[in-house]
Amino acid sequence: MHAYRTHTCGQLRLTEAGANARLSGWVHRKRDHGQLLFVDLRDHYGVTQCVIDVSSALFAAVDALRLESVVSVTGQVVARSPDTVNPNLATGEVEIVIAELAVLSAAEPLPFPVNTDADYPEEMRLAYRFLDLRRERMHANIMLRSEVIASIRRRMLGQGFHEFQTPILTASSPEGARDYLVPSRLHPGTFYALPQAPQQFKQLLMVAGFDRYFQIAPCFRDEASRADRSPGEFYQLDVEMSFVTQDDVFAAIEPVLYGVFEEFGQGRAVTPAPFPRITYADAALKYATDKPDLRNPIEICDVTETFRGSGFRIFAGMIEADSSVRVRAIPAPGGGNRAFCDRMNSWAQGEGQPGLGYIFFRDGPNGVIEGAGPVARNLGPERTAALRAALGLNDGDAVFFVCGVPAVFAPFANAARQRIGHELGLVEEGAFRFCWIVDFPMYERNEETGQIEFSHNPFSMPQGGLDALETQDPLTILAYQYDIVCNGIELSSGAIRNHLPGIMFKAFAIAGYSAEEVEARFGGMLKAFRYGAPPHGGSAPGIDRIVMLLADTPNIREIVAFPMNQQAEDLLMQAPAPVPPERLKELHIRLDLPPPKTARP
RNA sequence: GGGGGUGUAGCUCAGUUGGUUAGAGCGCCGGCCUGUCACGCCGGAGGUCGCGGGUUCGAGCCCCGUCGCUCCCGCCA
Repeated sequence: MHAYRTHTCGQLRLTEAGANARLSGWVHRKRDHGQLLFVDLRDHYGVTQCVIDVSSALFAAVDALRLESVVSVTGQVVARSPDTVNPNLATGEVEIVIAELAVLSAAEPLPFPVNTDADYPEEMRLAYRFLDLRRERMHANIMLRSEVIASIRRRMLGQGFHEFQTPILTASSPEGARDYLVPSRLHPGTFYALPQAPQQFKQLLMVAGFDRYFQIAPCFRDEASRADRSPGEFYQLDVEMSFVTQDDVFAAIEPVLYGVFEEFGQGRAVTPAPFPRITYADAALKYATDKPDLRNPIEICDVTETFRGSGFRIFAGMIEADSSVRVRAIPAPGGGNRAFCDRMNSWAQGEGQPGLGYIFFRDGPNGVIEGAGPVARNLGPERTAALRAALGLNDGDAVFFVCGVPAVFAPFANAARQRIGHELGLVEEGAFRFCWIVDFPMYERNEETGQIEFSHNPFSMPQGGLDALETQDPLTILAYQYDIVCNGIELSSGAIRNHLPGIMFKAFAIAGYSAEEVEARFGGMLKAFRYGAPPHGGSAPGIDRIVMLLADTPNIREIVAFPMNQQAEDLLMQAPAPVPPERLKELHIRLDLPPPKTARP
């Protein structure tokens, strides 16, 4: 008989009844009936009930086992009597009568129970992560992550992509976050940077002719964390392809994402390919965000002209005073009652807004649907009726209004759209709704400095090429730059790259970079582009966010096996940690600045 | 760097207007129980109420400071 097990704890069925079996695992739970004792033995595969009664010489030893001790149990597999079968357990038709017991590793009393899904403090869970990961939900989440990554690999390889490794110790890359630095021992005073993304390497692989690259790539950014964003490190499905248009990239990625969400979505609906493509400008208008949640059917409309010169003086005056002011309508089908509209209005005031203007529609005395509320009264029946017709609203519906400079009210308008959708039950449940946001602007103006800056990755190809850069107002130039969004969460951005040095220098010049600077920072890439570079493009969906969506958790620490806490500390392995002086010395580093106030002893 | 929430037993939490000895469930320890599967029943141990200062006859509760955790803003193309 095998030293540890003949079967796993999830394996035994009625067909094994009568056989002798050996199982090893953790003591999940004990039920002590005095003369009779049940032990649920758990391993990765499942739980099996073991039983022993007082007639056995081993009874006292089994009784003394502490939960989460690791034991090996040997005995006969017996069929349970019909009234004691547990239908909730895969192995519930049988049990093992303990004849031999080996304690492989005794457990001390636990800091928190493993056999429940109750909530425990983050700090404790991270300090005892090995216990936390034994718990059913965490164990399932980490397995989901593993299987999702395996599935992604299969699908990518099946599409003719090849996986490559790129350096971890490398040079600073242009992503714009703070780099993690690693001191060089051999080159005093110099540092490697951990990659924020393998951006330049994957482009170099295209120049090297490998055609279709992917990597489950670790990325490192020294920025503050959020519930949905790890401090320090995360993984992305990094993809790059040669001789492709934007549509080719979409066609390659859509079946992978659709397939993975279909495979692991547990019946939740998934947007079929091709995913909707929404221009950045359209998204800004219809959803007031470039990350629209398409489970919500509400679409915002511009109604500036309806209010221009109208009797609703507040909006009319704002339109008159500032040509950039717009009025946007957020339809609320089914929200046509004063109680709902007032509730939304006071919510808006709680959000620091002056209010949320509304009209609600109801059957009038002569059979005509009329608009009610202060806005309708001032706007007049004709404009109100035109508004209702334009928005396709009816008796029992409402519409809310936001007025101002779109870039300023957008975050509130987006929140209002989502709140209205949720409160009226319009948001589709149990679905993954994807879209591409395309045609991002190449440049934007930094509101603080007034400078023109790249709005995304500086390596994107401008639409219209060199000609556009030379003739167009930079702020009107679009890029072959796109995001993929699912349920209002940005999964990735990507682009068709700029592979022509001439266009690159011009693109950087517009953002204020001299040719010398560009050459100094991206000399390696530029050199590569001078020796025959294929047109290429790609994307990089975030693995962590994909798994979070599938696991239905808002917290990234639920789907990472060994995450750091919010302060970027590993509470189990005690990182970061001081290093001995001699290590610093050989790295040519002296710590002579006083630690900041926030540093801990 | 800034803001919100929070801190009471190993864990989850309750704790009245500031008033006697700070409670419950889970866990732990002990006892009882031969068919449970979140087993049940009885008992016990376990607390510097995050820390420091203040107000008060009296502080878990009020005030000031400080620290931890967490969420958000900044930041993260």
